[in-house]
Amino acid sequence: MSQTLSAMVGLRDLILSGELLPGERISENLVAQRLNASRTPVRAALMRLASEGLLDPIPSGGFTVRAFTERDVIDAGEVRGSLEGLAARLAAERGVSSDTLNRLRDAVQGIDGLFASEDPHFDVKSYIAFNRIFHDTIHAASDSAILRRQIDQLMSLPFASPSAFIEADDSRPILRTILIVAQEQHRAVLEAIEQRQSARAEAIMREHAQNSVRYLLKVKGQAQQLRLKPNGTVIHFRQRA
Amino acid sequence: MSQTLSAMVGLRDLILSGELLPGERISENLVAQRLNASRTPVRAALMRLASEGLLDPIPSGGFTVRAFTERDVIDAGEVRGSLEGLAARLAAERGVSSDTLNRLRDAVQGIDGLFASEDPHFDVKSYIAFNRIFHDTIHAASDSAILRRQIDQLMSLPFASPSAFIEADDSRPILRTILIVAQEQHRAVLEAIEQRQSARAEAIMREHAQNSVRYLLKVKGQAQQLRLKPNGTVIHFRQRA
DNA sequence: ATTGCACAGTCTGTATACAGGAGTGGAAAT
DNA sequence: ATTTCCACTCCTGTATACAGACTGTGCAAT
Repeated sequence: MSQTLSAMVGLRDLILSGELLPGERISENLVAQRLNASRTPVRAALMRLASEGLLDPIPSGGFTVRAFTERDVIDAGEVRGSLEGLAARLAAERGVSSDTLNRLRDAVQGIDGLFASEDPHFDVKSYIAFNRIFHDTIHAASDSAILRRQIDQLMSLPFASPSAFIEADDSRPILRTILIVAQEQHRAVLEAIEQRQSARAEAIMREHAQNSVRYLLKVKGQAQQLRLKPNGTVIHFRQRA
Repeated sequence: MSQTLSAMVGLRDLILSGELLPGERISENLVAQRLNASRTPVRAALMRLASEGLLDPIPSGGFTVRAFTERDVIDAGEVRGSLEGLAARLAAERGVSSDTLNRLRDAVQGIDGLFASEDPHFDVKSYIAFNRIFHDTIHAASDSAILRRQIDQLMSLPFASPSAFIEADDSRPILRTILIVAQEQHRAVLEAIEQRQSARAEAIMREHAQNSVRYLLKVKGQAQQLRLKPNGTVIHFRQRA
């Protein structure tokens, strides 16, 4: 792998694991030592993470880790709803290939399979995989490079992905209910796209995106930090300004 | 100014003026010579322009100038409609300061002033300025850092800004009609925000964004290139895939 | 004529050296 | 004690050297 790429994942880990705290200036030298790289690829990684929105540039030079507020999580949900809603609408308006329809049906059926038994310990990993396929397929089905870029940009934020809320907390009984509702929305979006009901596709997709945020915030509760992944990935929140 | 900044504007000029053609690989050395800089700041500029979407990374290394299709222009209009619509809705839902309202009213009144006389040779430059203030103020009024980032990202594309279509062709008689309609939409959006009619604000703003695209495409006609600025700025289109 | 291969030129990615500037801490003066 | 000024250190931005990879050309073989 290129030094720049590995510096990117290394830096992201340092940030998401909380070893680099929000607000403090990031020293290129320290990071370079820490990751066994020279400053050049580290600089490249810093610039890319800044363009992703994970870092804030300091006017006088350098970067700090960006702090996110609860408001940012809500807003990301709104934006995701708008963009994914647009993707679903465009897919419905422009029409999709039978290949695309099949991929969507497979994803929906895959999730149905997970919920076939009443067992509350369903396969969360598989749900995330199927869910990802469903959403990615719709993004692609919009057939819009511009839109896909915007969505990718947004999803690079650790709390903006369609599955972020699942990774945050997988206490099964509640989660199962939530996901069954979500799955019903998947089915409705698929049907709307099949029948070229673009407004319906957009509206449901928008609602679908915001549901996850609502759950994510419920999970978050009063905590100052949001633990996003089993391995300890953490997002630090600051109080609202 | 920093070398990186001036390399960015220099590179953007080289691209938009058509001296670097879409598809061809950009040589860091040539650009560095051309701009009297070393490769390091040129590389930084290349990376930033790539993150803006103006350049395409080549898998084997380096970048090419990105070619845009007519479809991209349409899609940018859809995305802009969604994002600015969301901004208007959030502004209406969350409420705006009287300071913000005043800025919006000033912008609208400013444009009214331009159309006060029947003279078809109204002040296009001023219109663009007022229009920009109006839109920027609404983006800020959404009070959402996440959304503003997304909008800024989109607007960095040369054909996605609210005034792109004006700069493309300012044949006055038609333009005047178009802009009077646009101004009526400004007024309606302002009123909707004042009265916290969020759905109305969103819908009108969305339509407003797409109107400009429609006009831009009409101007474009059959041409292979789209001249975006009086100084010769050009966007190259390729045939749809 | 076409295809495959080898070689050379060029380019990118990386490392490192250097200079200017920003931030910090301490000391001195009020 | 507080504030201001100065000096020092660290850091970023930039230039440049170097190595490996890739591309394109030309020649040879089929």
